[in-house]
Amino acid sequence: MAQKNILQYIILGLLDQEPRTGYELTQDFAHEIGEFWQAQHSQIYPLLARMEEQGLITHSVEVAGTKLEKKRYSITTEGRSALSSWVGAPTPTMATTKDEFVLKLYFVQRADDARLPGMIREQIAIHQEWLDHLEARRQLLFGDENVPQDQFGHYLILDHALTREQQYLSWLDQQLTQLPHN
Amino acid sequence: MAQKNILQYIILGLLDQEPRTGYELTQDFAHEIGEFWQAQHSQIYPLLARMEEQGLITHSVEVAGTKLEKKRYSITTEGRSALSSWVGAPTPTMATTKDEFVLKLYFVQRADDARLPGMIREQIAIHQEWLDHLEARRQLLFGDENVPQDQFGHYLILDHALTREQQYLSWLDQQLTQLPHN
DNA sequence: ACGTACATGTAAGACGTTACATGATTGA
DNA sequence: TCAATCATGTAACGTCTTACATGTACGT
Repeated sequence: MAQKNILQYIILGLLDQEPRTGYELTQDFAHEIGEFWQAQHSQIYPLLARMEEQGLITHSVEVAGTKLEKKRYSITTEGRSALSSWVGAPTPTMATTKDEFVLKLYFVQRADDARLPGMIREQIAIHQEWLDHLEARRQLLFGDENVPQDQFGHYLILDHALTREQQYLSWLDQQLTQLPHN
Repeated sequence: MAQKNILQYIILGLLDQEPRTGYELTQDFAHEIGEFWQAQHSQIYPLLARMEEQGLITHSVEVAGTKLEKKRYSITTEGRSALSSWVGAPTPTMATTKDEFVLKLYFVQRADDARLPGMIREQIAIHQEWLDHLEARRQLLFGDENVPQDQFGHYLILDHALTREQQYLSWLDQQLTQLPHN
Protein backbone atom coordinates (compact mmCIF):
# COMPACT_ATOMS: atom_id res chain seq x y z
CA MET A 1 0.00 0.00 0.00
CA ALA A 2 2.94 2.27 0.61
CA GLN A 3 1.49 4.52 3.25
CA LYS A 4 3.72 7.02 4.98
CA ASN A 5 4.49 4.90 7.98
CA ILE A 6 1.09 5.16 9.59
CA LEU A 7 1.93 2.18 11.75
CA GLN A 8 4.57 4.28 13.47
CA TYR A 9 1.97 6.81 14.57
CA ILE A 10 -0.39 4.13 15.80
CA ILE A 11 2.39 2.78 17.97
CA LEU A 12 3.12 6.29 19.24
CA GLY A 13 -0.55 6.73 20.06
CA LEU A 14 -0.68 3.48 21.98
CA LEU A 15 2.54 4.23 23.86
CA ASP A 16 1.13 7.67 24.66
CA GLN A 17 -1.67 5.93 26.55
CA GLU A 18 0.81 3.89 28.55
CA PRO A 19 4.18 2.17 28.09
CA ARG A 20 4.02 -1.22 26.47
CA THR A 21 6.25 -4.07 25.34
CA GLY A 22 6.43 -5.22 21.75
CA TYR A 23 4.44 -8.26 22.72
CA GLU A 24 1.71 -6.17 24.28
CA LEU A 25 1.54 -3.97 21.20
CA THR A 26 1.15 -7.10 19.09
CA GLN A 27 -1.73 -8.16 21.34
CA ASP A 28 -3.33 -4.74 20.89
CA PHE A 29 -3.24 -5.16 17.14
CA ALA A 30 -4.73 -8.60 17.47
CA HIS A 31 -7.60 -7.40 19.66
CA GLU A 32 -8.02 -3.78 20.73
CA ILE A 33 -7.26 -1.99 17.50
CA GLY A 34 -7.31 -4.98 15.21
CA GLU A 35 -10.73 -4.00 13.90
CA PHE A 36 -9.12 -1.05 12.17
CA TRP A 37 -5.50 -1.87 11.48
CA GLN A 38 -3.42 -5.03 11.44
CA ALA A 39 0.24 -5.53 12.18
CA GLN A 40 2.26 -8.64 12.96
CA HIS A 41 5.06 -8.81 15.49
CA SER A 42 7.53 -9.24 12.64
CA GLN A 43 6.66 -5.72 11.56
CA ILE A 44 6.47 -4.27 15.06
CA TYR A 45 9.80 -5.31 16.55
CA PRO A 46 12.03 -3.87 13.81
CA LEU A 47 9.93 -0.71 13.72
CA LEU A 48 10.32 -0.22 17.46
CA ALA A 49 14.09 -0.40 17.02
CA ARG A 50 13.99 2.19 14.22
CA MET A 51 11.75 4.48 16.23
CA GLU A 52 14.08 4.32 19.18
CA GLU A 53 17.00 5.23 16.92
CA GLN A 54 15.04 8.27 15.83
CA GLY A 55 14.45 9.24 19.45
CA LEU A 56 10.67 8.89 19.28
CA ILE A 57 10.58 6.23 22.00
CA THR A 58 12.86 4.72 24.65
CA HIS A 59 12.79 1.47 26.50
CA SER A 60 13.68 0.10 29.88
CA VAL A 61 14.31 -3.55 30.60
CA GLU A 62 12.12 -5.55 32.92
CA VAL A 63 13.16 -8.99 34.10
CA ALA A 64 10.39 -11.53 34.56
CA GLY A 65 11.23 -14.68 36.50
CA THR A 66 14.98 -15.10 36.49
CA LYS A 67 16.09 -14.51 32.93
CA LEU A 68 13.37 -13.28 30.59
CA GLU A 69 14.01 -9.71 29.54
CA LYS A 70 11.08 -7.56 28.44
CA LYS A 71 11.62 -4.23 26.75
CA ARG A 72 9.02 -1.80 27.92
CA TYR A 73 8.81 1.15 25.53
CA SER A 74 7.63 4.65 26.39
CA ILE A 75 7.02 7.67 24.21
CA THR A 76 9.48 10.56 24.40
CA THR A 77 8.74 14.28 24.20
CA GLU A 78 9.89 14.15 20.61
CA GLY A 79 7.56 11.24 19.94
CA ARG A 80 4.64 13.03 21.55
CA SER A 81 5.24 15.99 19.28
CA ALA A 82 5.43 13.77 16.18
CA LEU A 83 2.16 12.11 17.17
CA SER A 84 0.47 15.41 17.72
CA SER A 85 1.51 16.85 14.39
CA TRP A 86 0.33 13.71 12.60
CA VAL A 87 -3.12 13.97 14.17
CA GLY A 88 -3.25 17.69 13.43
CA ALA A 89 -2.03 17.42 9.83
CA PRO A 90 -4.47 17.32 6.92
CA THR A 91 -5.56 13.87 5.76
CA PRO A 92 -6.07 14.56 2.09
CA THR A 93 -5.97 11.00 0.78
CA MET A 94 -9.09 8.92 0.86
CA ALA A 95 -9.10 5.33 1.93
CA THR A 96 -9.27 3.34 -1.28
CA THR A 97 -11.32 0.38 -0.28
CA LYS A 98 -9.92 -2.60 -2.08
CA ASP A 99 -12.83 -4.95 -1.66
CA GLU A 100 -12.31 -8.23 -3.48
CA PHE A 101 -15.99 -9.11 -3.41
CA VAL A 102 -17.05 -5.83 -4.99
CA LEU A 103 -14.42 -6.40 -7.67
CA LYS A 104 -15.94 -9.75 -8.49
CA LEU A 105 -19.31 -8.10 -8.86
CA TYR A 106 -17.79 -5.83 -11.47
CA PHE A 107 -17.07 -8.83 -13.66
CA VAL A 108 -20.50 -10.35 -13.30
CA GLN A 109 -21.95 -8.91 -16.43
CA ARG A 110 -25.52 -10.14 -16.18
CA ALA A 111 -28.13 -9.66 -13.47
CA ASP A 112 -29.39 -13.21 -13.95
CA ASP A 113 -25.97 -14.80 -13.37
CA ALA A 114 -26.66 -17.97 -11.41
CA ARG A 115 -23.76 -17.36 -9.04
CA LEU A 116 -24.98 -14.00 -7.75
CA PRO A 117 -27.42 -15.12 -5.04
CA GLY A 118 -24.85 -17.44 -3.47
CA MET A 119 -22.12 -14.82 -3.62
CA ILE A 120 -24.31 -12.23 -1.95
CA ARG A 121 -25.54 -14.61 0.73
CA GLU A 122 -21.95 -15.51 1.58
CA GLN A 123 -21.10 -11.85 2.09
CA ILE A 124 -24.21 -11.29 4.17
CA ALA A 125 -23.09 -14.06 6.51
CA ILE A 126 -19.57 -12.64 6.81
CA HIS A 127 -20.68 -9.08 7.43
CA GLN A 128 -23.43 -10.13 9.83
CA GLU A 129 -20.87 -11.99 11.90
CA TRP A 130 -18.60 -8.97 11.89
CA LEU A 131 -21.46 -6.68 12.87
CA ASP A 132 -22.31 -8.97 15.77
CA HIS A 133 -18.70 -8.87 16.89
CA LEU A 134 -18.62 -5.08 16.75
CA GLU A 135 -21.88 -4.78 18.67
CA ALA A 136 -20.61 -7.08 21.39
CA ARG A 137 -17.47 -4.99 21.53
CA ARG A 138 -19.41 -1.76 21.97
CA GLN A 139 -21.54 -3.31 24.66
CA LEU A 140 -18.43 -4.53 26.46
CA LEU A 141 -16.53 -1.24 26.25
CA PHE A 142 -19.27 1.32 26.57
CA GLY A 143 -22.39 -0.50 27.75
CA ASP A 144 -25.38 1.70 27.20
CA GLU A 145 -23.52 4.98 27.49
CA ASN A 146 -24.53 7.38 24.79
CA VAL A 147 -21.44 9.51 24.24
CA PRO A 148 -18.69 8.67 26.69
CA GLN A 149 -16.36 11.34 28.01
CA ASP A 150 -13.18 9.29 28.01
CA GLN A 151 -12.12 7.04 25.17
CA PHE A 152 -14.14 9.30 22.91
CA GLY A 153 -11.99 8.41 19.93
CA HIS A 154 -12.46 4.71 20.46
CA TYR A 155 -16.18 5.23 20.75
CA LEU A 156 -16.17 7.24 17.52
CA ILE A 157 -14.46 4.69 15.36
CA LEU A 158 -16.46 1.80 16.79
CA ASP A 159 -19.59 3.75 15.96
CA HIS A 160 -18.21 4.44 12.50
CA ALA A 161 -17.45 0.78 11.87
CA LEU A 162 -20.90 -0.25 13.12
CA THR A 163 -22.65 2.24 10.88
CA ARG A 164 -20.60 1.12 7.91
CA GLU A 165 -21.34 -2.56 8.46
CA GLN A 166 -25.05 -1.90 8.91
CA GLN A 167 -25.07 -0.02 5.63
CA TYR A 168 -23.07 -2.72 3.85
CA LEU A 169 -25.49 -5.37 5.08
CA SER A 170 -28.61 -3.48 4.11
CA TRP A 171 -27.13 -2.85 0.66
CA LEU A 172 -26.45 -6.58 0.25
CA ASP A 173 -29.96 -7.43 1.42
CA GLN A 174 -31.47 -4.98 -1.00
CA GLN A 175 -29.47 -6.33 -3.94
CA LEU A 176 -30.43 -9.88 -3.06
CA THR A 177 -34.15 -9.14 -3.04
CA GLN A 178 -33.92 -7.16 -6.27
CA LEU A 179 -32.35 -10.00 -8.23
CA PRO A 180 -34.52 -11.43 -11.01
CA HIS A 181 -36.50 -14.59 -10.13
CA ASN A 182 -34.83 -15.18 -6.82
CA MET B 1 -1.20 -6.00 1.63
CA ALA B 2 -0.16 -9.30 0.17
CA GLN B 3 -3.36 -10.23 -1.61
CA LYS B 4 -3.41 -13.30 -3.80
CA ASN B 5 -2.74 -11.50 -7.03
CA ILE B 6 -6.15 -9.92 -7.39
CA LEU B 7 -4.71 -7.52 -9.95
CA GLN B 8 -4.16 -10.46 -12.26
CA TYR B 9 -7.86 -11.31 -12.22
CA ILE B 10 -8.87 -7.72 -12.83
CA ILE B 11 -6.67 -7.71 -15.92
CA LEU B 12 -8.19 -11.00 -17.04
CA GLY B 13 -11.65 -9.52 -16.56
CA LEU B 14 -10.80 -6.46 -18.61
CA LEU B 15 -9.19 -8.50 -21.38
CA ASP B 16 -12.25 -10.73 -21.37
CA GLN B 17 -14.31 -7.69 -22.37
CA GLU B 18 -11.95 -6.92 -25.23
CA PRO B 19 -8.23 -7.11 -26.07
CA ARG B 20 -6.18 -4.22 -24.76
CA THR B 21 -2.61 -2.94 -24.70
CA GLY B 22 -0.73 -2.36 -21.46
CA TYR B 23 -1.18 1.34 -21.98
CA GLU B 24 -4.93 0.99 -22.35
CA LEU B 25 -5.13 -1.14 -19.23
CA THR B 26 -3.23 1.58 -17.39
CA GLN B 27 -5.80 4.12 -18.61
CA ASP B 28 -8.61 1.88 -17.40
CA PHE B 29 -7.11 1.83 -13.93
CA ALA B 30 -6.76 5.60 -14.03
CA HIS B 31 -10.39 6.12 -15.05
CA GLU B 32 -12.83 3.30 -15.61
CA ILE B 33 -12.02 1.07 -12.67
CA GLY B 34 -9.85 3.51 -10.75
CA GLU B 35 -12.67 4.17 -8.33
CA PHE B 36 -12.22 0.67 -6.98
CA TRP B 37 -8.67 -0.43 -7.61
CA GLN B 38 -5.43 1.30 -8.54
CA ALA B 39 -2.45 0.02 -10.45
CA GLN B 40 0.44 1.82 -12.11
CA HIS B 41 1.96 0.85 -15.42
CA SER B 42 5.11 -0.26 -13.59
CA GLN B 43 3.06 -2.98 -12.00
CA ILE B 44 1.03 -3.82 -15.09
CA TYR B 45 3.74 -4.40 -17.70
CA PRO B 46 5.76 -6.98 -15.72
CA LEU B 47 2.54 -8.71 -14.67
CA LEU B 48 1.39 -8.99 -18.31
CA ALA B 49 4.67 -10.69 -19.13
CA ARG B 50 4.26 -13.14 -16.24
CA MET B 51 0.66 -13.85 -17.19
CA GLU B 52 1.65 -14.58 -20.77
CA GLU B 53 4.32 -17.00 -19.53
CA GLN B 54 1.61 -18.80 -17.59
CA GLY B 55 -0.54 -19.02 -20.71
CA LEU B 56 -3.38 -16.90 -19.35
CA ILE B 57 -3.03 -14.30 -22.09
CA THR B 58 -1.33 -13.85 -25.48
CA HIS B 59 -0.40 -10.80 -27.47
CA SER B 60 -0.14 -9.71 -31.06
CA VAL B 61 1.94 -6.79 -32.23
CA GLU B 62 0.38 -3.77 -33.88
CA VAL B 63 2.48 -1.16 -35.61
CA ALA B 64 1.33 2.42 -35.35
CA GLY B 65 2.89 4.96 -37.69
CA THR B 66 6.13 3.52 -38.99
CA LYS B 67 7.92 2.14 -35.95
CA LEU B 68 5.90 2.14 -32.75
CA GLU B 69 5.03 -1.37 -31.66
CA LYS B 70 1.99 -1.94 -29.49
CA LYS B 71 1.34 -5.25 -27.80
CA ARG B 72 -2.34 -6.02 -27.82
CA TYR B 73 -3.16 -8.69 -25.26
CA SER B 74 -6.09 -11.07 -25.37
CA ILE B 75 -7.33 -13.61 -22.87
CA THR B 76 -6.82 -17.30 -23.63
CA THR B 77 -9.15 -20.19 -22.88
CA GLU B 78 -7.01 -20.97 -19.89
CA GLY B 79 -7.25 -17.36 -18.74
CA ARG B 80 -11.01 -17.35 -19.14
CA SER B 81 -11.23 -20.43 -16.99
CA ALA B 82 -8.99 -18.89 -14.30
CA LEU B 83 -11.15 -15.75 -14.28
CA SER B 84 -14.31 -17.76 -13.97
CA SER B 85 -13.06 -19.83 -11.06
CA TRP B 86 -11.91 -16.68 -9.26
CA VAL B 87 -15.35 -15.09 -9.57
CA GLY B 88 -17.00 -18.33 -8.51
CA ALA B 89 -14.70 -19.03 -5.56
CA PRO B 90 -15.66 -18.02 -2.01
CA THR B 91 -14.48 -14.60 -0.87
CA PRO B 92 -14.00 -15.29 2.80
CA THR B 93 -11.76 -12.34 3.66
CA MET B 94 -13.30 -9.01 4.45
CA ALA B 95 -11.93 -5.79 3.12
CA THR B 96 -9.94 -4.30 5.95
CA THR B 97 -10.48 -0.61 5.51
CA LYS B 98 -7.30 1.13 6.47
CA ASP B 99 -8.66 4.62 6.83
CA GLU B 100 -6.04 7.04 8.07
CA PHE B 101 -8.62 9.61 9.16
CA VAL B 102 -10.52 7.13 11.28
CA LEU B 103 -7.23 6.10 12.87
CA LYS B 104 -6.56 9.70 13.86
CA LEU B 105 -9.96 9.87 15.46
CA TYR B 106 -8.98 6.93 17.62
CA PHE B 107 -6.22 9.00 19.18
CA VAL B 108 -8.38 12.03 19.82
CA GLN B 109 -9.20 11.19 23.39
CA ARG B 110 -11.57 14.03 24.23
CA ALA B 111 -14.81 15.12 22.58
CA ASP B 112 -13.94 18.78 23.15
CA ASP B 113 -10.60 18.55 21.30
CA ALA B 114 -10.26 21.81 19.41
CA ARG B 115 -8.99 20.08 16.26
CA LEU B 116 -12.04 17.86 15.77
CA PRO B 117 -14.37 20.26 13.93
CA GLY B 118 -11.69 21.17 11.41
CA MET B 119 -10.71 17.55 10.89
CA ILE B 120 -14.29 16.49 10.28
CA ARG B 121 -15.02 19.41 7.95
CA GLU B 122 -11.97 18.51 5.88
CA GLN B 123 -13.23 14.96 5.45
CA ILE B 124 -16.71 16.18 4.59
CA ALA B 125 -15.24 18.25 1.77
CA ILE B 126 -13.20 15.33 0.45
CA HIS B 127 -16.03 12.84 0.56
CA GLN B 128 -18.54 15.31 -0.86
CA GLU B 129 -16.25 15.86 -3.83
CA TRP B 130 -15.90 12.13 -4.31
CA LEU B 131 -19.65 11.63 -4.07
CA ASP B 132 -20.20 14.30 -6.72
CA HIS B 133 -17.71 12.54 -8.96
CA LEU B 134 -19.45 9.20 -8.51
CA GLU B 135 -22.86 10.70 -9.20
CA ALA B 136 -21.62 12.33 -12.38
CA ARG B 137 -20.16 8.99 -13.36
CA ARG B 138 -23.43 7.16 -12.84
CA GLN B 139 -25.31 9.80 -14.79
CA LEU B 140 -22.79 9.52 -17.62
CA LEU B 141 -22.79 5.74 -17.78
CA PHE B 142 -26.36 4.86 -16.93
CA GLY B 143 -28.39 8.06 -17.15
CA ASP B 144 -31.70 7.54 -15.44
CA GLU B 145 -31.88 3.82 -16.03
CA ASN B 146 -32.98 1.96 -12.98
CA VAL B 147 -31.32 -1.43 -13.29
CA PRO B 148 -29.51 -1.81 -16.58
CA GLN B 149 -29.37 -5.14 -18.38
CA ASP B 150 -25.81 -4.89 -19.62
CA GLN B 151 -22.90 -3.70 -17.50
CA PHE B 152 -24.87 -4.91 -14.52
CA GLY B 153 -21.70 -5.44 -12.49
CA HIS B 154 -20.47 -1.95 -13.17
CA TYR B 155 -23.84 -0.58 -12.16
CA LEU B 156 -23.73 -2.62 -8.96
CA ILE B 157 -20.38 -1.43 -7.73
CA LEU B 158 -21.07 2.18 -8.64
CA ASP B 159 -24.27 1.93 -6.65
CA HIS B 160 -22.33 0.35 -3.80
CA ALA B 161 -19.73 3.10 -3.80
CA LEU B 162 -22.43 5.79 -3.91
CA THR B 163 -24.30 4.27 -1.00
CA ARG B 164 -21.11 3.97 0.99
CA GLU B 165 -20.11 7.58 0.40
CA GLN B 166 -23.56 8.85 1.28
CA GLN B 167 -23.40 6.93 4.53
CA TYR B 168 -19.88 8.15 5.30
CA LEU B 169 -20.95 11.75 4.71
CA SER B 170 -24.05 11.52 6.83
CA TRP B 171 -22.01 9.96 9.63
CA LEU B 172 -19.50 12.81 9.44
CA ASP B 173 -22.33 15.39 9.45
CA GLN B 174 -23.92 13.76 12.43
CA GLN B 175 -20.68 13.70 14.40
CA LEU B 176 -20.02 17.33 13.58
CA THR B 177 -23.38 18.50 14.86
CA GLN B 178 -23.08 16.37 17.98
CA LEU B 179 -19.77 17.90 19.05
CA PRO B 180 -19.89 19.96 22.25
CA HIS B 181 -20.27 23.77 21.81
CA ASN B 182 -19.90 23.74 18.05
C1' DA C 1 6.72 -33.16 32.74
C1' DC C 2 4.18 -30.91 29.58
C1' DG C 3 1.59 -27.56 27.15
C1' DT C 4 0.28 -22.93 26.57
C1' DA C 5 1.23 -18.45 26.64
C1' DC C 6 4.87 -15.05 26.96
C1' DA C 7 8.66 -12.76 24.61
C1' DT C 8 11.81 -11.30 20.83
C1' DG C 9 13.83 -11.48 16.88
C1' DT C 10 15.20 -12.56 11.37
C1' DA C 11 14.32 -14.03 6.45
C1' DA C 12 11.95 -14.47 2.24
C1' DG C 13 8.79 -13.01 -0.74
C1' DA C 14 4.51 -10.61 -2.49
C1' DC C 15 2.48 -6.29 -3.25
C1' DG C 16 2.52 -1.39 -4.29
C1' DT C 17 4.35 3.41 -5.23
C1' DT C 18 7.59 6.70 -6.97
C1' DA C 19 11.22 7.62 -9.77
C1' DC C 20 14.24 6.64 -13.63
C1' DA C 21 14.66 5.86 -18.62
C1' DT C 22 13.66 5.84 -23.50
C1' DG C 23 11.50 6.67 -27.68
C1' DA C 24 7.42 7.47 -31.26
C1' DT C 25 3.14 9.82 -32.75
C1' DT C 26 0.11 13.49 -33.47
C1' DG C 27 -1.79 17.90 -33.72
C1' DA C 28 -1.15 22.88 -33.15
C1' DT D 1 9.17 22.63 -34.03
C1' DC D 2 7.29 21.94 -29.92
C1' DA D 3 4.25 19.97 -26.48
C1' DA D 4 1.15 16.57 -25.07
C1' DT D 5 0.10 12.06 -25.36
C1' DC D 6 1.08 7.40 -26.61
C1' DA D 7 3.83 3.40 -25.50
C1' DT D 8 6.91 0.23 -22.90
C1' DG D 9 9.95 -0.93 -19.82
C1' DT D 10 13.37 -1.12 -15.23
C1' DA D 11 15.06 0.29 -10.49
C1' DA D 12 14.67 1.42 -5.85
C1' DC D 13 12.26 1.39 -2.01
C1' DG D 14 8.57 0.87 1.48
C1' DT D 15 4.87 -2.01 3.32
C1' DC D 16 2.93 -6.30 4.78
C1' DT D 17 2.39 -11.35 5.33
C1' DT D 18 4.12 -15.95 6.12
C1' DA D 19 7.49 -18.67 7.73
C1' DC D 20 11.68 -19.63 10.27
C1' DA D 21 14.02 -19.54 14.74
C1' DT D 22 14.84 -19.42 19.69
C1' DG D 23 14.07 -19.39 24.41
C1' DT D 24 11.47 -18.38 29.17
C1' DA D 25 7.57 -18.53 32.52
C1' DC D 26 3.76 -20.51 34.57
C1' DG D 27 0.03 -23.41 35.74
C1' DT D 28 -1.57 -28.24 35.95
